[in-house]
Amino acid sequence: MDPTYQPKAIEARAQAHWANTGAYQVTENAVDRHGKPRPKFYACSMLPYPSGKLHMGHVRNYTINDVMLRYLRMNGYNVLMPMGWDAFGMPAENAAIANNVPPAKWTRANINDMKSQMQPLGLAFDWSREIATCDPSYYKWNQWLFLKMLEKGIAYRKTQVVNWDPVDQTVLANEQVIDGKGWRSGVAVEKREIPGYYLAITAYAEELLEGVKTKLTGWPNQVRTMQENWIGKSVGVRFAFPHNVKDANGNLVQDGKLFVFTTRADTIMGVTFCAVAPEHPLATLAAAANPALHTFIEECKKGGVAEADMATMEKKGMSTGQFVTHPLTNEQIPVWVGNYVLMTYGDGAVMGVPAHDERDFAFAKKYSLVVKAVIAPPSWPLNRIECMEGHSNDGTREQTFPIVYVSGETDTKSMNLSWWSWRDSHSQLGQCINSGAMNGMGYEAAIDYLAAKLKPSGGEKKIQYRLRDWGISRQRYWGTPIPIINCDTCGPVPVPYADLPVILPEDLVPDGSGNPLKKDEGFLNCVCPKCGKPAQRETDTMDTFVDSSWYFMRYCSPNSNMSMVDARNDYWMPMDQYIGGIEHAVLHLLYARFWTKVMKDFGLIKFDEPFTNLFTQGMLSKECFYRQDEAGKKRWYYPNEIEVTYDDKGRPVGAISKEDGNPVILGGMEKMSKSKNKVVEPKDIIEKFGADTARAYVMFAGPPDQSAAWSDSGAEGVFRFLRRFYTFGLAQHEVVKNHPAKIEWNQLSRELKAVRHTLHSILKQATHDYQRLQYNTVVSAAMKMLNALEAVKTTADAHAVAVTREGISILIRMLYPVAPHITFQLWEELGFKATLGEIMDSPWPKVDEAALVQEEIQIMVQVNGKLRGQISVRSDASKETIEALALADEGVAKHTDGKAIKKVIVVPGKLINVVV
RNA sequence: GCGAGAGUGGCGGAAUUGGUAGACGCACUGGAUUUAGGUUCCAGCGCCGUAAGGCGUGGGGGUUCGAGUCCCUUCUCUCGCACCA
Repeated sequence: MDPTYQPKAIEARAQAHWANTGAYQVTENAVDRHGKPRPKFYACSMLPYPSGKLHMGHVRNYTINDVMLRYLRMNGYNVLMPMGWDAFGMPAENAAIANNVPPAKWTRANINDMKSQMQPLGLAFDWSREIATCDPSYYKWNQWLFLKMLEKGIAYRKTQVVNWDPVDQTVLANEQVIDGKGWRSGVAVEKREIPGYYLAITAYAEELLEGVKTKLTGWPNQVRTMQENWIGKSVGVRFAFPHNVKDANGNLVQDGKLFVFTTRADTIMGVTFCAVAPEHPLATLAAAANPALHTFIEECKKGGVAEADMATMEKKGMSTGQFVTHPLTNEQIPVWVGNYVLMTYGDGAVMGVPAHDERDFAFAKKYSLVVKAVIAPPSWPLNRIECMEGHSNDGTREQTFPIVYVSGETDTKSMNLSWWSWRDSHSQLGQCINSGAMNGMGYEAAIDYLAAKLKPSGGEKKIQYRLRDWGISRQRYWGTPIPIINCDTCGPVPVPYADLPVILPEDLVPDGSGNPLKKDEGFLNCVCPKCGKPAQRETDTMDTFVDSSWYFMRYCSPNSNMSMVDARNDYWMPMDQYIGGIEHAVLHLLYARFWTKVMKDFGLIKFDEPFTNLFTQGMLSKECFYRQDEAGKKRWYYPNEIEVTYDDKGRPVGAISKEDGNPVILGGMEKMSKSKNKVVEPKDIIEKFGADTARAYVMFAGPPDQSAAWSDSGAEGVFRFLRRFYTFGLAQHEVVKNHPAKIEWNQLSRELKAVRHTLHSILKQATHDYQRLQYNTVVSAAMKMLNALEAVKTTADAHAVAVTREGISILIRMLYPVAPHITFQLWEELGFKATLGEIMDSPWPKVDEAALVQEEIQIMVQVNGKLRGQISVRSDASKETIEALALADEGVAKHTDGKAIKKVIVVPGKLINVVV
């Protein structure tokens, strides 16, 4: 065997062995050495988009997954780790436009490319379960479940407001609208209403929320909170303001009621106006007779529908001239159109309470509307609360507002609170004042009171969600065809189940203007299943989030032709560990949960939460260098173009370009991105150091759930360690083979006992860290162990040989999940395979608790909490002995001299603290 | 603005959960081997100080015999959501 570490040869050999033995193919009936069933564990990484380029983020993700699999497998688990491709989506269409290649061809080539880049990493994927979501055998079941949902009313059709590019004749996603213009055409985007299919995820809102709160204890809190906020449940009252608004023909609007939703029923007596969304029917009605209002509304509708854009907009409004009746006071309340009112939330109308809502106040201030205070602090005596007009000057004009105070109070400073300091009533709820029968009521009581009081006119206590139904129609070619046939006579008709899948033609090349399916006669033309007349297929395709909502179940039932999933799914699911990026915290993970609940309701599966544990890995960043020109434009440099200079303490003081010798700015750590020349290519690292180094370094760089920095010299350090490990291992060849048969560990010398103590405490720590997925400290544990073993002189005696042999057998197995190839080689080379079997299924080393017990221990001595000395005592020494020894220590004596000892605290086995 | 998380050497980061702060690695410094460079090996390496010693986990306060860890307060950064009534 080559005595120098040659990762390429070692890795090729190990990988060939695993491939030839089908080592990664798992089944549902795996048993252990004793014939007992192994417990299952399903660990899965989020499926990648086949961009064609494998980057270090993928490497980190899959290595975490792989390390977990290998560790658990040694611990007796039957572990599944599959891989697949999120193969539909826009990048393929963009590439098609750019290169004139059909998306299918581009996508499939990329899959092969990426697969070949993954291969040298030695990842234990069970490729027999591979999925590409663009395969008809997969998306057939998207269509099938969609039809089922349609039957049950979970899927439905309605019109939606979208960003429409009038030149490209296509719908744009929010992120494709830049400054209100289409990203390709550069033409102003229109808001347009077009029909599409929706999934009623809101029907599952409560269940999804309940699951987040009570079931998903294995998820990071951050993600749980994000989902909770996304669902956005609020409890309040929905009620109506009756009105006598007339339509264009002068007729009263039928059933004249303006419905609003409020969580602050306690402020209803403070209503001084109502505001409706620009798209609201009342606004449309008023605009018909009011050109100025019409213009204003059109202005509001312009621009993207992105909520982020709306948020930064100034609050603007215009009166409709209409009035509604306050349901409690019968006062006439003016109706305004407000650009800050969302048509998509509640009824698209709000009651305006400027005294107790910041937005309403800003609006009222701008348009000089009345402000009326109706809430006071709960501790105030109700019968003495009074209100007066106050004034403020905002620089442009005078504004009046109410001041609430307690009459007869001498300390006016503390009690004379204005409405403004009381505005944040969400966190500090108060009591109703100036509210007639509601006076003294709190927030909760007011909701119940109002709901009951307004019941005759349609008022009710209501739970409102922020979550909206999931629109899945995309006016795109490269996606799952929606299995609908549009018939002039019958309307939209579902494709019969027997005709599934509706196959997407794969030879079309989009040109950027519209959906090429619309021009493909072969796809388009068909016969209506209902009336038999000629009809046309729906050309919209499904959102790609549909594809990723259940792929992890299909892995469990590969090649299931007759059903979406089969019994094998019940064995593996729910998934024990899901691993992926935080960027999917809301959408993907929420849709997948929803999809799972639907499948459960259809009786296809037995569980209702798909992912028991979720792990979100952090980003990889890299040190970067740049130079800035006069215009402020940055030029980024590759690390190998730069020479960094240091002071004599190793602090970087500057950097120069090798090219021209002039200084370059050290840019600190930034997320790896192509635009900043900070991309590290996995294949370059593997080429240079081998896969084991790439894997071990990516694990070593930092805690897997936090962002970590890539450093070339750091990777080199890991390579040095592996090389040392290999050289050391091979050098033990004879030693390990000729080990003594039986050793009584308690007969060892003091020094060797200390070595075993070190080995087993490191093993204990590493085992603990494997369990909590802290792989960075696992690697450092391996480094420590090698350091400890190298310090042992092995040639001397049989005991030293035995300890070394034990140590190396532990070290090889401990490092195996992280660096499987080098350990595979050494395991065999040193003859462990013969006694303990293949490393992959060899037993995880056991911590020898006896080795952790020490006869003599070190005790720290503190005086007043400061470390002053160290003593060595027998582990069974009494408290008194320790105390006496500690006080006799000269370092301690120096600090206790001449002072009275108040107290002595002894922490057994650790330290003693003398208080003087 | 709301929500979540994080601040520890020149750097990445440890600290078995209230008990030796800085493990392991990188960078740097000195030495040995070799010498053209690199590799490898040994030693040093938080800050101030010649030393004794003192100071140190973003700042301030508190609880405790003892705080990186717990509580209060404040600052900074990252991420997410963002007119949700």
